[in-house]
Amino acid sequence: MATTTAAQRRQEARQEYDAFMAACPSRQLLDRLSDKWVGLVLSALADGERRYSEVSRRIAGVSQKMLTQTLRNLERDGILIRSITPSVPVRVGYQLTPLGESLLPVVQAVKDWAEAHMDEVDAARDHYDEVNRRASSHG
Amino acid sequence: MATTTAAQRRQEARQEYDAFMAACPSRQLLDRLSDKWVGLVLSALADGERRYSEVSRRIAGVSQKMLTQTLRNLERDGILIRSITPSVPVRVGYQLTPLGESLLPVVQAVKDWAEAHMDEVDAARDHYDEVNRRASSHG
DNA sequence: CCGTATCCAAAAGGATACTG
DNA sequence: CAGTATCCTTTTGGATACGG
Repeated sequence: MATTTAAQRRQEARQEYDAFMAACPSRQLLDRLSDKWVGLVLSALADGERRYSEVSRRIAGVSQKMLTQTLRNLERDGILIRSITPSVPVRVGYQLTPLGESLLPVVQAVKDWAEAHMDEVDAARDHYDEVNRRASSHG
Repeated sequence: MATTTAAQRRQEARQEYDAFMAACPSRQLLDRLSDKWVGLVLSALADGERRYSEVSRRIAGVSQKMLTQTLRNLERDGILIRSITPSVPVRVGYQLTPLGESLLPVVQAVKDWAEAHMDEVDAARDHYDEVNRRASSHG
């Protein structure tokens, strides 16, 4: 039947693409690494095991929900280990696995690049905004 | 006046924190780098200047809106240059700046880590899901 | 060819209340 | 202490139509 519309065909093509992209190894992990709090959690655990409340205080601005979610995702990915001491009150510690530690220098490299080039980026933004502001009001 | 509620005070504290966080150099750039399409755009331009349509075809799944938005942000940050040839039809090319090229190895490092450790992460996920599935149905 | 503008759906993320 | 569950706002991103 020729009842497939152009929109339907485009939709199908997009789904095939999505399946391809979902199968792409680096994309899956890049998505996880860009999870907003992952970098900070990794940094918080760089020096060894920390309790939930310690991580929470170190990162400060993170909500309970997002911190737990991030920690669970990283645990699931084998980046960190969650260990529960069944005392009262219960004590929960998080520490990086060897896999997590291997990721640390990569995250650090991104952070280092950011800190090293922040001035350049700021200058570029100011310049861009200036030029753009003039262009908007030039008549 | 003592009409400030606990919620209000918490809100103010949060805003102070946000201002502090917003001022943190690495966070601003980490946010930009995690913009979903940034990595792919950078890779697409790794070999030199490309036209808009070339980049679009290389990345495939990206919508016109997101591609343009990503390119504009990166241009604003001084990561790439946009050059317009006023022919008919107009021809627009994008190429990395030296700053953008300095970022390339960092992005590549993340991608390399992802590809190198994808198997471990997959195995960890399977294990986690397996254990979790059992825990859910153990009684 | 290379966009911009608008509308709308989905996902991310915070606030709050409650639990073992 | 260390969460879970729910509600609600904000953000993100795709579809579509239109402009230079």
